[in-house]
Amino acid sequence: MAQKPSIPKGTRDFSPVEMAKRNYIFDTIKSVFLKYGYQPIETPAMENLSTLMGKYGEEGDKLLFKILNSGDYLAKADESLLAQKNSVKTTTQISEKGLRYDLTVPFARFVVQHQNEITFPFKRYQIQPVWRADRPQKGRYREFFQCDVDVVGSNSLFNEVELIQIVDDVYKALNINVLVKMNNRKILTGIAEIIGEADKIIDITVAIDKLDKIGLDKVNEELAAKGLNTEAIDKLQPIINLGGTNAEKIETLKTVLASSEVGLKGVEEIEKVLNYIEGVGVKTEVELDLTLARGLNYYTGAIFEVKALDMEIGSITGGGRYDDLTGIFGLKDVSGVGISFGADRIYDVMNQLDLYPKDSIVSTRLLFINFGEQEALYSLNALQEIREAGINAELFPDAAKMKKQMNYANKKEIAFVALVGENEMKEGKITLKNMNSGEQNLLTVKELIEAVR
RNA sequence: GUGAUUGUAGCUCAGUUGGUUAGAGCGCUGGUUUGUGGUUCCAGAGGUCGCCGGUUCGAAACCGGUCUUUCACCCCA
Repeated sequence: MAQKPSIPKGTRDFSPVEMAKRNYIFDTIKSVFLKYGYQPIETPAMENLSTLMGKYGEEGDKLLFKILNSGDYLAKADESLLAQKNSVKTTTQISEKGLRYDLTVPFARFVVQHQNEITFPFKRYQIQPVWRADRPQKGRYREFFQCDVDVVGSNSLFNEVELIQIVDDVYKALNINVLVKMNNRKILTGIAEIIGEADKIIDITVAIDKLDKIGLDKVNEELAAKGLNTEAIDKLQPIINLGGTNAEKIETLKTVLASSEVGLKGVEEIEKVLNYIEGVGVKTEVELDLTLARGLNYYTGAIFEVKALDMEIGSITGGGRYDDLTGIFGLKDVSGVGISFGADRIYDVMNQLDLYPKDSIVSTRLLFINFGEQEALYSLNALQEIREAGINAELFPDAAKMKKQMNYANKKEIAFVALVGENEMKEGKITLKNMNSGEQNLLTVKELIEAVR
């Protein structure tokens, strides 16, 4: 072991204990998805680069992991581009595949490709890893799992409502306190319109998204830097500073956005969604937050973000409605809305707050101590019956020292140990030891099953 | 991509202004105990001090580079 092996930066190994925790999270999320009628799909880890490029903005293209072509990939590359060290253009010649950056774009590709097999509205969930060549930091990894639920082929706002119900259910089940922030891209468009800067919508949203981080003055500075005149910035102030309850915010917006058709449409949508969720008994607080402006270029309606209340970490769930995502792959007029649960951040939150229920980590329930070949064979027979009764049980494979075998049971937190030696074999019974209390009893297999269950 | 930060045994960490054979706790292995663990006692193994280069009589320590860790910016789950 001269050189220690390692894994790429921003990636992690997961031990059996860690996997038990992660599976608890995945299983919880999955069961909620299923409950609402979503069905699983999977897509390949790699996609054609043409599918991925240009979907996440310029920054996104840089953060894509690209896969070198097989074989002598440099042979076909343009020599002058190589000589110029033109990375961007050379990349397209030596790489035509990349690792997926999220699950939404591959899903859009999937829908377009399989449009004739799909019955709309199509409700799918997808739990798979994604990769980003980002620089790792708190709550940020280069490989992480997303748990996406999307419904495509339906414009109904009941889908938005359903997604919020799902968020409510998932975090209730995981016992994480969260706040749902909601906004609507149409409102943001309306705002840009009324201040006469419709083309600067992206700059404006990016700037006001930073409000709680850098403060009002810095936001205004940034807006000015992006070329907004003082008049426009002044007009923005009541919107940036909008306060009060959701209902109050909506009333203000209705007057401010009175001259913007799109803006009013956005307000109407959000008002409806908020009213509906009140009616269906969602417990999680949902807040209208105009500073929420997910960077992704493809959202057109609702925008969601979920923050953990008891821990400082980026958003743990995000999503929204995209009216034309499949359009870029040639299928027009299919609206979709979806959200993505960030499993790795949820995992970090669960760990820090220690929110795992005690019985969520299931291991072996019963270990048979191995005293030798005859005893092991006898144990194996008993084990068959015990396993059929649905009890996780194992036999220590070697006739090792008691101490080693008992230690093994301890380390694996196995609750019961079965001892089978000459005496037990003679009587056709098994000695069962409770590892917590130390109590021992001589039992038949049937009695043992009842005691261990 | 920009700016900081970290790296010593399996793990958590000591290691003086550069000076002999680099330490501790926990863990691990063996024994104390030939059918009883988590709580005794004893012994042992394990490190080219992240890697490469430089300064020096001498480097874990100083300098440069590189990788890695953590954090902020950008962006995002």
